[in-house]
Amino acid sequence: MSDRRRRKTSLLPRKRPRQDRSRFTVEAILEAAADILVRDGYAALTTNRIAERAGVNIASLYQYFPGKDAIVAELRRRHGAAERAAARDTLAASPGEGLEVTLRKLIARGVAAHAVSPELHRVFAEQLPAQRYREIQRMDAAVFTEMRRFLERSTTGVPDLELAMWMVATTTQAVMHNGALERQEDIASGRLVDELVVLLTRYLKRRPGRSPGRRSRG
Amino acid sequence: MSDRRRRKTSLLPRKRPRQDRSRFTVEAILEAAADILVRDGYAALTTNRIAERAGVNIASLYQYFPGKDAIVAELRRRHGAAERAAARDTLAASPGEGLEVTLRKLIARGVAAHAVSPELHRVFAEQLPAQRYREIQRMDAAVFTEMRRFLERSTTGVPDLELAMWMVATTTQAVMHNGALERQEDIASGRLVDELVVLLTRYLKRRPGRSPGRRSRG
DNA sequence: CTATAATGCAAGTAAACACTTATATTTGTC
DNA sequence: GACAAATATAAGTGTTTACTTGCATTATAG
Repeated sequence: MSDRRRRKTSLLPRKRPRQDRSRFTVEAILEAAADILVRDGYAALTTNRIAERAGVNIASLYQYFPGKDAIVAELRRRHGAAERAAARDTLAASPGEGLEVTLRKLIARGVAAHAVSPELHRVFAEQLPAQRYREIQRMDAAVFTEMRRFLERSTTGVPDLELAMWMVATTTQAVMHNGALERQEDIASGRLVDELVVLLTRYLKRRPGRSPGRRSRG
Repeated sequence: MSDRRRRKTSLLPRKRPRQDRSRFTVEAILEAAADILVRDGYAALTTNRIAERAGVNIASLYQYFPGKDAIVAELRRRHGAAERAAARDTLAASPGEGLEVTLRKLIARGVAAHAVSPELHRVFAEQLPAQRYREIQRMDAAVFTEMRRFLERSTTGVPDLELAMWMVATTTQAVMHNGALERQEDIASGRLVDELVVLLTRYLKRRPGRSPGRRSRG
């Protein structure tokens, strides 16, 4: 646990399994780790417990992973890949659509992704050392570029597009994530998506010439 | 660390110090814990380390706290009290003001509060078991009531005020918190506050009759 | 001054922790 | 079937963890 004890900071797997036998072992390790995370949280995640629950010897675990954080990193890698692909598809498939329609699609996809394994999602976002998580959590470069291109032709009256993108990403993530935990009824009824779409479209589509607030500083 | 080992789940102090001597001891413990949290993070926080850095015997620590989580809880209690009081004051002192002005005041206060000890703030929000944190982090009842009263007479075209309040609280917190870590220039220039005010005012002041999005479900 | 309560500390304990070594078993290849 | 590579595991290592016991010291009250 302590930073003292853990010298191996690599988050990469140590060795790839080459036979079916070891592939099952690695899968069992990952499943056991996810199970412990959602049941008891990150504080209860230990290498001995992972191996025990996976029905695998602790030494086998250390043959494929340098430590528990590498196991968690692998879980996050798999978890995030699907979501990023979905976002990329949505952006690519709607070149001529309006801001609101595309935003609604993106948000609906995100909400759906949160519904797949919300408990694991929650652990990732709430209990993990956030510095490392953010790198993975961020949009990858392709999605970012696509999003910027889309917003460049869809927004009006936004003074700093890069800051606006940060605001959109931050609020979207917060609403989706906390909503999955706290507003399940509003998700089921579609109200949460509606409200988030309103929030973002009105933020991004300001009337030209009617720029509210005192923006005379920066 | 593990949930197995810690049986005392009470987050309350065990005993109040009655003499100056022990009051200093308790303060030293709290300061040492905060120091470790901001320097090395929650994972490195152990009772033995706290006592060592505080220059206090480990047994003394256990006389006043049932465990490290109670120490953290006490830190959070102190940390949150000032902020809540500031928010309450702002709301109480501006009965006739407009939405944008009051919102700007509230946000500016929040940003300032995050600037006091941002590292500790960050640890609280990022590294601590969030379930327990949320209870404390939430607005207390007085602020909530005041805020609702204020919004009831300041918003237009908002279909569900309770949901809107949740949206405002969620986005405000996410922007302020992540901004303190990632957008320090935009905070210094005031841009972040500007953008947040725009986001919230446009969300809360929708033109009546022009309700965007398909709201035909709930 | 004395009795009593409050406080402080040295020195532990058992359990959990991350991680390794040495050895045995299984698998693919020729 | 023989042999080497891949895989699995029993049985540890030393360290760190949360937390306690027993006793000495200091402050307060009568």
